[in-house]
Amino acid sequence: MADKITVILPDKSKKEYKKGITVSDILKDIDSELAENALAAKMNGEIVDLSKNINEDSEIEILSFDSEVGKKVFWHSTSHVMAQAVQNLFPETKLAIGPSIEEGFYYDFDKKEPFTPDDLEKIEQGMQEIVKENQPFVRKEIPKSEAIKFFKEKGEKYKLEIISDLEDEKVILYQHDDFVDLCKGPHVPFTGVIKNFKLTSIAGAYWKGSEKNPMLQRIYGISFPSKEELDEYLKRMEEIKKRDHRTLGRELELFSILDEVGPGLVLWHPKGAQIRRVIEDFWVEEHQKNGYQLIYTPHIARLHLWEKSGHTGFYQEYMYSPMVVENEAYQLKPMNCPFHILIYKSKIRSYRDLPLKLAELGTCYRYERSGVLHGLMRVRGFTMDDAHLFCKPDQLEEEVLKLLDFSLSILRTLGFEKYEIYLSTRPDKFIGDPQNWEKATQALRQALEKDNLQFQVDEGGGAFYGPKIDIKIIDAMGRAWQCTTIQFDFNIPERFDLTFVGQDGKFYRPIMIHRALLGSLERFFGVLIEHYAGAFPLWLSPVQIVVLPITDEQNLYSAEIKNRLQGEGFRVELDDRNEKINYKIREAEKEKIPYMFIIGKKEVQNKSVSVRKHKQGDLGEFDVEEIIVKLKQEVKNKSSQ
RNA sequence: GCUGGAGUAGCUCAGUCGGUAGAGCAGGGGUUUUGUAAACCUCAGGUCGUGGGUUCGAUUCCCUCCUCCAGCUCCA
Repeated sequence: MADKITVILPDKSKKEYKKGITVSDILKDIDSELAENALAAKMNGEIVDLSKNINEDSEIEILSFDSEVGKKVFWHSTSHVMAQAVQNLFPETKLAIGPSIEEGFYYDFDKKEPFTPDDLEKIEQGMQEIVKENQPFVRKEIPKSEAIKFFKEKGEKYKLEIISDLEDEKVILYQHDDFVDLCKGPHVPFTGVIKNFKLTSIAGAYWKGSEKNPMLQRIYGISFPSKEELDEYLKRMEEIKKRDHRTLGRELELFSILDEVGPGLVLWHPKGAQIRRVIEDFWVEEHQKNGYQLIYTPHIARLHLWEKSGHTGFYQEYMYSPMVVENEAYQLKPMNCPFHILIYKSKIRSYRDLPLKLAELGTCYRYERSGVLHGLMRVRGFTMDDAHLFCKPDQLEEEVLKLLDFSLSILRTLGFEKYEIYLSTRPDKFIGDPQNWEKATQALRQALEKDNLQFQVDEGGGAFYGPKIDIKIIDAMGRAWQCTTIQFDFNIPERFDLTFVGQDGKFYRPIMIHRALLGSLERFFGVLIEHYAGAFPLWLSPVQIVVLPITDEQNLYSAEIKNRLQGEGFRVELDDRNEKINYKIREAEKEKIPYMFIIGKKEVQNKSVSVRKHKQGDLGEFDVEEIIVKLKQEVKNKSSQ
């Protein structure tokens, strides 16, 4: 029967239909609820519109907003609706591209006058009207020449440029209402599906991302099937804004970056410095436990050293200009490795010395383009938690395995439980022996597999001097931040002619691994602030306990308690100002101090304290010794609660 | 670096169609002696980002520079 086809439905059952039936007809036939949420479909693995005709035996899958692809289709369609609204309001505007992105969509426009926030509102209103019309998205396939003619008439020069890059002789257009756009689709069936959207920001963007091309205006937006989801998204954005480490850094007196000092240069205030100290102490202790030797190296060195290491070549654009002292050029260090290498080279190394692990909290300076600086996240002066491991080739896998465990345990202790891990392999341009590359990449891969860690492979994403593993931590808001990096280096050991003496008395070249766990302390601190929203766990908190006498009659006893706590190693403050207890509590809450010890008549009499925990409230009256033991335990555990 | 936006007291912001500026919070002094998120009174605080120009006069208008904010392929 030539006019019948068999379709495997989403529930894997088979059913016969007439040839040419559309996906949405089938959906109506099988399950009305499924059809309602459907945005697009997968037919034999290919993503298609719901209006697609099925002409052969097929398997279909439904794509709703719950799927990654469904979301992309939804957002992409929203960008078309936005583009129509923009051209309705500003007919002279030319279209560039309008894809979906990780969260939402954008469309790039060429328009003389910049868009204003008022324009955004007008565009949103225009979109509302388009959505109300509930027009179908219609797919059209036309010959390339016809498409060129069509866009030429409209003066859409960017579309013409895109078409000229296309290899197919057929071009796909999508139309809804009277708006036609070059687009491979697919799209949602009707504009009416997109009811809940918000245009979030305007920004400049280069055509095809190149600075040499003209600057376009980009409008970003987001959309959802339901109002609840949109509201939730907007609420999340607000929460992220509230957690901004730049705001919290000022409010909590953690750090500052001042004009007078210079862009990207951080002043760590006492409270921020206290947190950093705790992290550093923890870091040092862990490194010593794990066989690292700690070193210190200078901030500058003769330019010659950087020539030898190759940095003046491949890293030039990130380096501050050299300074000349006594007719000799000196370079502010962008990295620590040359120093570590010279320490390695300071004597003849035996295979017995390997692996040699040198670690340093080394402060580096890099010239970052002014436009990319951002609070603590991207700075010009920063401290790397750096280490270099010098290994025999047969030690690689074990050392990588140890490194992974070590990194993850430190990140976990600091409050990060979720990660994204990437393995980057050999790029097209590389140096070193391909066999070594292979060995090193294998060592990285096997270590990841042995540890049962999920990872993605970035083929060709390694540096020219070696493959690497990157770990991104996922913060409380679900955002990923690159911190840990474990990189092989086949370049520098060559350049410095590193060797070790093997068992047979001959010289061999060690393999070197660079690694940073937290990345830079500045950046990591920024992430940490946003992760905890400034409310640090007890072990990290700059002020751990504040003692609050209710009236000045309790000041003496309160001072005793404060001294007692201080003697036990806690970071304590006493707030004996002439203020009401409510006022003092409010301040302590705003400062996000983990514990408040409130002391009134009753507590003095009972030789006790009333304990209030940040954000949780009154925990009741405690015996002083009892609460000291309890909190000491909390610090010792580095509990992230 | 580029495009757009912004820079007024420690912070958040108002204001001046050109005549050198205000509010709340924070800070100082006082009154009050207070039981789990803001008591009351009072005082002090600013070269209005920088340098220049126009003007009798600029924080305001114009230009330069600095800094900050958003973004700068996630490719129909």
